[in-house]
Amino acid sequence: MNGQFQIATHVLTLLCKQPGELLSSDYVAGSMNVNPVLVRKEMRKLRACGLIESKEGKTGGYSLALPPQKITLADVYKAVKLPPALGQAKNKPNPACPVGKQIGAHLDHLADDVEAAIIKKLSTITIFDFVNQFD
Amino acid sequence: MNGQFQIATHVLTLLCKQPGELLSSDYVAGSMNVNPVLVRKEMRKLRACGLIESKEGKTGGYSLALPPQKITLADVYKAVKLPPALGQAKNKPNPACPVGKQIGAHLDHLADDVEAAIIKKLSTITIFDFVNQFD
DNA sequence: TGTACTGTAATATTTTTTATTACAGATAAA
DNA sequence: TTTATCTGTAATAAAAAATATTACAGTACA
Repeated sequence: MNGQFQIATHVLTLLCKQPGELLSSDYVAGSMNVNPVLVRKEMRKLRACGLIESKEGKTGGYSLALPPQKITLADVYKAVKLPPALGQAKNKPNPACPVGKQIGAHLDHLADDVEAAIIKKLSTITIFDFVNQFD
Repeated sequence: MNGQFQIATHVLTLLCKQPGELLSSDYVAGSMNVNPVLVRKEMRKLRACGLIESKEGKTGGYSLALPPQKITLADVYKAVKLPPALGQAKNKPNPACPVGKQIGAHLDHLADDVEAAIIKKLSTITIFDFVNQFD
């Protein structure tokens, strides 16, 4: 559960709690003690995936692009994970070793399976569900 | 899928393929182009969890402490994850914000759920299974 | 007694993450 | 139309984490 996912989820939570309002990156960053530029970077990914919308200029900011019941945490996870999303193993095993030669592929396959399990779990929880846990 | 898990799995694979032999950290490290001290560090964790045994002195090295059918990748995952294993979120949200005040706990809970999903998946695969994928 | 290991600490290097600074472009309002 | 306040983005710096290196004590064997 890395920092990027935390930022994205935090922002979506705020947007969900204040529907209709445009929230600025400064406001949001202040709410989580993080740098505004990082917030804008994560927002770019969320927007690329169609989860949020943004408006530039004075009175600009961010808002949800979908009802919170339609956004799952799996969507968020996949959005912030871009752009790698393909080929994550920088293996450097000894190719002269029969195990070393093959293990990279097997570990990659395993990583894919684990990734799928994570996404399956996260796909059962929407932002709406998540926010409803709050008092 | 971090480097520590990779090292641990790689070593266990080698141990499984060469039963009865004691493998040295130097040999193993050479097989995966990694520093021998890192290998010894991971081995300490695996031994603490009873997955391997080690022997010091000349002709020393590492061997499996259990039949490979009894070691799951979940065991490995949990072993290398020590010692944190408790309280992973270094949250620094603004406590003056009602969302910031609570989100840390909710994200921690979520992280626990995801962790459980990962372990569930990995517990279905033994080292024996993993090694059997190799030619 | 010398050799070849593990165990471990201390330190350095590399990589990754996060923060900062800077500024162009957009939009609204004075 | 000018000024203020945003987003978007790049470039750079600082901090944190992962990995590598060096060093050496302790152990076991031949």
